[in-house]
Formats: sequence, C-alpha cells, structure tokens
Amino acid sequence: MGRAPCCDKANVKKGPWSPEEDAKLRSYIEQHGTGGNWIALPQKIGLKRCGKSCRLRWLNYLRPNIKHGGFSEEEDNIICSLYVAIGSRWSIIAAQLPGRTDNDIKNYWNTKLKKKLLGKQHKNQQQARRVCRRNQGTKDSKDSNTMSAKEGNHHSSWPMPTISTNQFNQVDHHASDDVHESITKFLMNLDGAAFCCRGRAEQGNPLASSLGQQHLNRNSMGSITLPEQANSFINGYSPSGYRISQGLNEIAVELDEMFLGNSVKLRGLDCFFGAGNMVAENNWTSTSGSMNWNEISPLIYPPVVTNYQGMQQQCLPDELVHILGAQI
DNA sequence: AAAACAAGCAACCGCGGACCT
DNA sequence: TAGGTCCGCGGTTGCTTGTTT
Repeated sequence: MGRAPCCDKANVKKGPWSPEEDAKLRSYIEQHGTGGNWIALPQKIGLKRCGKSCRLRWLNYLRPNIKHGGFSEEEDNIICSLYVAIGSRWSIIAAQLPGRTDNDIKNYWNTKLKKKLLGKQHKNQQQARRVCRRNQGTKDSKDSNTMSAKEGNHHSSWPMPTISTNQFNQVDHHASDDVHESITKFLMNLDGAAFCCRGRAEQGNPLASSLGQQHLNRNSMGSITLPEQANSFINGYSPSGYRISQGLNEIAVELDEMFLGNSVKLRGLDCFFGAGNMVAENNWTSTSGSMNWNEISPLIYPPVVTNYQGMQQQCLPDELVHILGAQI
C-alpha cells in the first residue's frame, strides 16, 4: 500500500511559474499567510498547483529578502566549513546565511564551490607529486612508472599514488597518537551534533555521520573509548579498510587556507562546535567552549602521514569524492 | 551560422519525521 | 498506541542559457 498522493497529479500544473501565478501566490500569502496548510492553499487561491510546489516557490523565490547569486567569500567559507563539518544539511547551512535558501546553496555548491575546491585540490596534488618525484629523484624510476600506470586507470582528476596492500601494515600508527586527543574531543562534539540532528545522518558527510551516529563509550575507568569506525578513521583508514588520509590531507590544505583567520561565529551551531552543557555532561574538560577549524581539521584529515616520500599509499578517490559530495 | 556540449538553476520527487486524532 | 496527513528536506531531473567546435 503506497502513500496517498498530496494532490491530484492529473489536475495540477507543472513546470515554470508564470508571473501571474507568482503574483497570486505572493499577494495571498502577504495578506493571509500560509494558513498552516500548504496543501489547501492552491485551492483557496485558485491555482492549479500542488501545495508542495507553492511552498517551494514561496520559500525559494517569492519570499521577501531572498538573495540570488553573488555569493561572497565569507559565505563561501561558511558553506565549506559547515559542509565539511555536517555534510549536506543544506537547511542548516542556509540558516547561517540570511537571505539564502537551501536550494540556492545546494545548487551553488554543486555547480561552483565543489569544483572550485576540487580544482585547487587537484593543483595541490600535482605540486605534491612534483615534490615527491624530486625527493625520490631517479633512484626509483620503476616505482614512478608503476604509479603513472596506475594513475591512468584512475579517474583522471584523482591521480593517486599507490602501494601494494601488504604495505598497509607499515603505516606509522604512532604518528596519530598526538591527534588522538583532539579527535576524541571533536567526536564528543559530533556526538552532540548527532543528538541535535539525528535522522538523516546516514546521508551527506560519511565521516560526520558514521561517527556522529554513535555515542561514545566509556570504559570501566571512565575514559572515553572511540567507536571502531572512529579508530579506523584515526588510523587513516575508512571502516571499509581503504586508506583515506592522504586525499583528505591534501584537500584540507585548501580548506585550511580558506578558513584560517575566518573567525565567523556560526549562529546557533553550538551543538556542532562545542556545547557547554554537553561538555559538562560528559565530564570533558575543554579549554574553550567551542571548536575552531584547527581543532576540527585533524579529524577531517588526520596527519598520519607526515613523510610523503616514505609513505606512498593506496588511496581510494571515492572516499574523498564522497566527502565532497562529488559524483564523478 | 548551426550543432553539440556544458553549466546554471528552478522545480519536482520521494522519503522520513512531526503532528494530530 | 496506531494510523493518517502534512511538512520539510535532500537528491535528482530537465529546461534554459552560454560557450565551444
């Protein structure tokens, strides 16, 4: 048994709105409000439109003080930082940008911001590879040939260095110890985010969602223990076992450039960046009530790999692509 | 000049959750 | 508590416009 349709599909008009329809809808809502019932609204006005369509038209286009296009640098920063932190929660992101709609931001991200970010990331990757080759010199030309060959099989925009899987065990896990604390701290905040926004966390940013969906555990000593997935990320692997930190590391350089010095206070987002009551409740001692990008970034791109030359690794571009919401 | 392709954007769709009875 | 209805969200589609060949 399916869900009942919200309107009579056969008798509703679809497609672009005419100026007359806009005028009807606008004048009615300005005079009477929505009446709390979008479904009944079109009938009252005499519009042959679905109620959902009316709602969308009003919210995204007719509503007063709507801004279209012309996103500022500051808005870019907010969108990017929130996307990395909470994923594609466009309505939450839109709430931080007065006059912007979730649809607008979503379109802007998909058409411009994502490409802008990926473009810079690709540029950086090329630079990193140049440095890598310079450091390696010609002593290991065989490996470089292998790398080039493998790159050819990858998405052209994601040329990733590779190693054989038996090299995974050589990763220096100790290098992650120093960030463990800050990661844990961020996870506490993700836990708060999950508390605030549980429901659609399986979509969007897989990092925030997979971690944020889980409550942190305490061992018998009262110390916080991380979920298995979290430790996987910390050690530089996705839960599915793919190496992820390299790609994240590189894109994070770009994000860092964008966000350093940007101390915009995100309205109403304490639950994402450090809620005082949550900290108290979990007995977590924090030097500040909120997290800044520098605290968040180690989790987004754990600095597991500090020696690029000695740490060629297998990356799965899809992991990174997923986080950026890219669809190659 | 025209066709092909790409980018941008408005609108649609289906799902999950909130609310009401 | 269960079932029905509506709202709001995010993903997707398809039309329009601009650019390239």
